[in-house]
Amino acid sequence: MPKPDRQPLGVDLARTAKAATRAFDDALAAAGGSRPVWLILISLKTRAMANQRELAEAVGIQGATLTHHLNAMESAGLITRRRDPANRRVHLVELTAAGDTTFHALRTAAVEHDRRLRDGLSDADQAELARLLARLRENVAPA
Amino acid sequence: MPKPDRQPLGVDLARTAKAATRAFDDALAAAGGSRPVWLILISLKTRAMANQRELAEAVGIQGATLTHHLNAMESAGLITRRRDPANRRVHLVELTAAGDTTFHALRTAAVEHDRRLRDGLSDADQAELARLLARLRENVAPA
DNA sequence: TATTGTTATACTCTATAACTATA
DNA sequence: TATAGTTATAGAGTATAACAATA
Repeated sequence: MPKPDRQPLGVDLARTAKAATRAFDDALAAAGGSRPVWLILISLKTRAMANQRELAEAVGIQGATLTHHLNAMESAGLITRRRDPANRRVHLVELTAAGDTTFHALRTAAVEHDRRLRDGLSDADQAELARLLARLRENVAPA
Repeated sequence: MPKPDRQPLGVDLARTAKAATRAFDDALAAAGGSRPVWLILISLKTRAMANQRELAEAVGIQGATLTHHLNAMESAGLITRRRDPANRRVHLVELTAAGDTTFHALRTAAVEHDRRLRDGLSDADQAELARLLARLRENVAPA
């Protein structure tokens, strides 16, 4: 039996990611945010970060790139930054009330996006997909 | 039995796509190209496009964005553009010898990337993953 | 008028290098 | 000297709007 003629996996993954990313970005934009802002907000909400380096790593960007986004978020009134009295090199990033409101709006959009994405997938399908995606991440992880 | 506590699918997908995209972009850069250049070259190689609008659609970008990349590719000597005598509005895009060489170099890099990505996945796993990804694309496809 | 493609312009995300402040 | 973060600068990719050429 010949192997089925299939698209390269990378092509399939890239096409899927592009489509899903665009849909998600549109949903976040409609809710008044963006992907990096969402990732930063959710990181700030769910875990207390010791410093910005950790935050940048959680979001998957460089420190200077994080500063860039934090500047915009501070201008927009979503966060405040103040020095840690215990170690004045560290800048403590905190959500304002507006930041919290934006977080909830973006979360709603994200939940809706996820519901749409999962539509028609059984629990078993979802578990299998999560397993396979994790495997792909291992495969491309830098040595 | 409680539902297993799982990451939102969108988060998993986005993380996987980011990691895989980065690895792929690095591989293409090392081979002297980039993702849009690769997508354009493979589209030109595999199918004769009637016009640039079709080419842009195949690559998943806007016409003006395609022009931007074609300009760079023409400057780099990878392609030539000339008007179609039959319909002088249409610009025929053709690969040069250098474009062909670059195509083969990028294809080698892409094949190697895909081999790495698929490492440890059975044929059944790959087919299942392709099926699930196709489903996700349908789910986010604009109505 | 409609179609094909280009030009002009700008925005977002990202990154590296050099710098400041603090320890 | 080392660490935390910012500033300055740049580059890639993308997009929209206005335009030119052709039918």
